Amino acid sequence: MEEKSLHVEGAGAEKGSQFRTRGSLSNSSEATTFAQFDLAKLKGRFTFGEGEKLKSKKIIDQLFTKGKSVSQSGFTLVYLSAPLNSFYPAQASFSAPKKNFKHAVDRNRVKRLMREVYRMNKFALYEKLVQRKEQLAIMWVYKGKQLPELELVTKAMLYCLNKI
RNA sequence: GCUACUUGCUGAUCUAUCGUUCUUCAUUUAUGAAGGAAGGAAAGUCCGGACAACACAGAGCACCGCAUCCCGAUAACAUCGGGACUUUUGUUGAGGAAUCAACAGAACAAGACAGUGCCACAGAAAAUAACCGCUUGUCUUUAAAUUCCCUCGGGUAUUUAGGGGCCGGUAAGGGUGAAAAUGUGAGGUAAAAGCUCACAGCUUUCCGUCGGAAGGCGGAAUUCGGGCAAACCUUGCGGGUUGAAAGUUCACGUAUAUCCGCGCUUAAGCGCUGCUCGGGCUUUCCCGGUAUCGGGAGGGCGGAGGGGUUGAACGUAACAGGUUCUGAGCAAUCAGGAUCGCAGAUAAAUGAUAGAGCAUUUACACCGGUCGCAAAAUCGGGGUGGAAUGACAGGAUCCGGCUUAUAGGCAAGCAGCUUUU
RNA sequence: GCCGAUGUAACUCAGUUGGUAGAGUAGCGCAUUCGUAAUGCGUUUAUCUCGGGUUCGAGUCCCACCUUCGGCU
Repeated sequence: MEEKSLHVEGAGAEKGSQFRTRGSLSNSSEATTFAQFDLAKLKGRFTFGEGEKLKSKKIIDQLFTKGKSVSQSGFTLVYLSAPLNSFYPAQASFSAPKKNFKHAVDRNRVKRLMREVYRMNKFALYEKLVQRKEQLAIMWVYKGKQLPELELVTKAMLYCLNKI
């Protein structure tokens, strides 16, 4: 309970410092490059928009062949440092296998939980990546066979994120 | 009032904060504002369509699917509604019983007098029945009685009872089996048999009558050899194939390089499941020879193999559309009016947290004090608080059905128990 | 999204026109051996995924459901 409320408080405190930078991201895709990414702008915001989702099939194929992985209590984090065609330092995607969850409702539930946790806790990862000046493709896979609680998801995913 | 079952309907609300997706508008071009955002089954993918691509009219057979019958509904269906036949379950009534009648519900996959095949074990026999048994005739044989002959040993003939062989006749009887050759009674016969008759059953036809029809009721005539077609099959009806990963357009990008086969005119290829028939379309140029052949080039078709892309838009959200009212109809459904615009993602959008409230449960706590026919209780019910739980389940081109899953609530039907009048 | 298959003993599989469900391995017992393994002999285990239907009778035929697996850009 306390753990969760921490994030909310943090969000409230940082809210005032939110300001808009006029990124020189003019109009086309060439401008939205990683080099021009401004970390401060994202601080205190917990969005998860179009640019932050990993969608390219090509990169996903590379990810599973070359990528490294960390796992904790059923959650596996597969990641690969690669140049992305994106403004953000990382792109993430979530997956739950049909083998373990027969019904679509359950698969959606797992993915939604993982997405929620990633959204709340990605800022630390972004900071780290900006310092290192690299971009990361991330795939989360849940390999457990039972529906997890939110608390468990948070714990396991934080552990994985810290390992990177 | 409670409980159980069946059927139908329904399928939990609001506020705040953070976040997702689509549309519109604004601008500081990345944010803001406003609005929209899963189901009755979105599921299974079991049927039927719409839609799209592929083509040169057709016909026959194969192949596949459907199937009680009638009338209706529908774009269509293996669907839905109403009825009929048969079977069956429950209740009630009648009756000594078998059973019959009424009401309510459920099931129903054509045809076994076209042909082929199959029916384990048991049993005489499992399908054009003769094993035992019964029995006419005939041959033979044993015993007894009687007649005649006689050498008194026997012989001959007849009758009665029995055994055996042969030609036959018989489905009345035979402990089996899932199933036994219409059933019962009488006549009939050597013995028997629908062989004949009566009653009953079944098949088909005709007449009368009721009904719009399937069909019902009554009468007459006629026939009588099991089951299995969810065995082959026969009959009737229907069927082109592939599915939005269909397909159209644009962008990006490269190389159809190479190899094999076919083939260019009495022949061959193509033709949307296969084969056949028939029609149609296509088959270039050069050289030698000259009706058919040989060589070369060319492009064509099929296959192997290789290269590029892994993007965008359309299809794609206005309809066999929803809600509601009126009318027609027993109903399925149809007609007319009003009104609404109601998901549109593509590694795939609905979530998280907090609070309030709702429903259910409770060997929890407290209250109230007697609501339960009366009384009592550590019982049930009531109120407040606490705790727990909130069903099945998530769009992927779209509709109509079917099937399966489903907490709780509501309604109807039926049954049981109980209370009051 | 579309299409196709699979299910039988603890495990791996057989089971053709419907008629008492079988093999190998494993398990158990006995023999053999000083003892174990190997070997030999004997023996146990089945709701044929589940539910209906056809039939006198279904592992087998028909229908629906569940499970597991595969293919198609």
